[in-house]
Amino acid sequence: MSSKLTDRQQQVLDCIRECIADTGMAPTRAEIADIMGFQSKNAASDHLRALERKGYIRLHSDRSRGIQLLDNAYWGEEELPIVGKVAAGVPIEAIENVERTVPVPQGLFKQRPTYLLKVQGDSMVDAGIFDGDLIAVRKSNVARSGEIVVARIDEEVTVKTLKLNKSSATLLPANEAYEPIKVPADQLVIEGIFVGLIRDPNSY
Amino acid sequence: MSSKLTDRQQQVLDCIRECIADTGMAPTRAEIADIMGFQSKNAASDHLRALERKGYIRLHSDRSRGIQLLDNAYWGEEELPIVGKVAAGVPIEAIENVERTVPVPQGLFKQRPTYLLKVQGDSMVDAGIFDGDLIAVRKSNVARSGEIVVARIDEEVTVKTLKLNKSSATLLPANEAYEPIKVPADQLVIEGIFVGLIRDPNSY
DNA sequence: AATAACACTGTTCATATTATCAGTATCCGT
DNA sequence: ACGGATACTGATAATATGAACAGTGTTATT
Repeated sequence: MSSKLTDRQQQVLDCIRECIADTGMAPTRAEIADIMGFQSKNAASDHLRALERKGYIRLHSDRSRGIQLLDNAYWGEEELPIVGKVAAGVPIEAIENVERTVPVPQGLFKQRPTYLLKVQGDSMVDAGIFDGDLIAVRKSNVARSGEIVVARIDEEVTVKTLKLNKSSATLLPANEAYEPIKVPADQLVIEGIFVGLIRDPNSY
Repeated sequence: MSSKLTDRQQQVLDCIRECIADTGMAPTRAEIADIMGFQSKNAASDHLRALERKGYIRLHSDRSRGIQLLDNAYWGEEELPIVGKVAAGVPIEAIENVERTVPVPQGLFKQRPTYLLKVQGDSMVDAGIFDGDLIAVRKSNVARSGEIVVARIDEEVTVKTLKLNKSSATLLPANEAYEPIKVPADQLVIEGIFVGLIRDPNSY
């Protein structure tokens, strides 16, 4: 992964993002210096080099405004990975689980999702979550009672409504054909919280 | 609105869009000329001026790569209107019905939606369409049997599964509490076809 | 038949922008 | 206590890019 940014570098990165969001163009060194209050354009150059080295941007040499944002927070939309079958014992976002990626605009959902999970099975049909639906999941290892969560039990990943009672947790399906699952609070591994749903009836 | 583009101008506009989608940067005059096969940069300049005059782009003078795309089809995503309550006798997309707009990336759904409709009522819960969900609708006045459609009956807009038998049509709810609606084929007005669903559990 | 918009080629010039070199000072890990 | 990353100032050279001017045909419109 890309290494951590210093405060100043983060500010410069934010400044670039803002520029692109506002005008659709990346800023020049001079513009960055202006906005950040540098006296020298080279201060901006230095930061850009640092941002590139750390993997946040790509610099196209000799091209004006040749700053390309990488990875996340692109232009108000993000490429989110679609996770299908999750192999046992493997982190949910591991590459082998990713089927493809889809651009999802920021702000489509109130809470920002981390990845999309392709639902398998019909245990949540009564909550309107069907087999094949994509659910938008925000990564988190805690959740409040009543929230729909992505949880791992015995290395299996499932989507259920979480109910917390005093010392134990219950994972509640939304389908009469399934039984609630009671889990000791210390054995429950929450992977994320359900923050949105996308369904495409025409997706093969 | 902006006036119509010539074929060539449309090609140049497409070329700009592609550039931005690929690299995040607008192209220079020289790059456009290269891609389009012009011998002269000025050919590109001419087209850009035409595109600006017609309201498709904004040119920032004296700034390199200072081409800003305007209005629609920005960067692979479209602003789709969210339609809430639909007033009787009014076209579904009429301005007074639009609550707000949301950017939806092209390709999120197999079929491209025309607008989003905020679902009211629970007549389709068994199909996983809940009160408050946004359904993506592709405008169409025909539909095949079995598809979920947006239809108008007596000036009321509803979402139902369409069943066509010989000479009559039935609009099938997906909730036992509701009755199927039988409509003479000539009285049925189909507004559009359900092509996708977006749910945000945190939307106020 | 005249006029304007379209669709270019080709050249020159001004300036916008990047690249690079030479410094200074602070902070951090070893 | 040392090297390296951070965080800048300041100046100059090289080049990328936009703007302007002078042309040539073609097509659409009045």
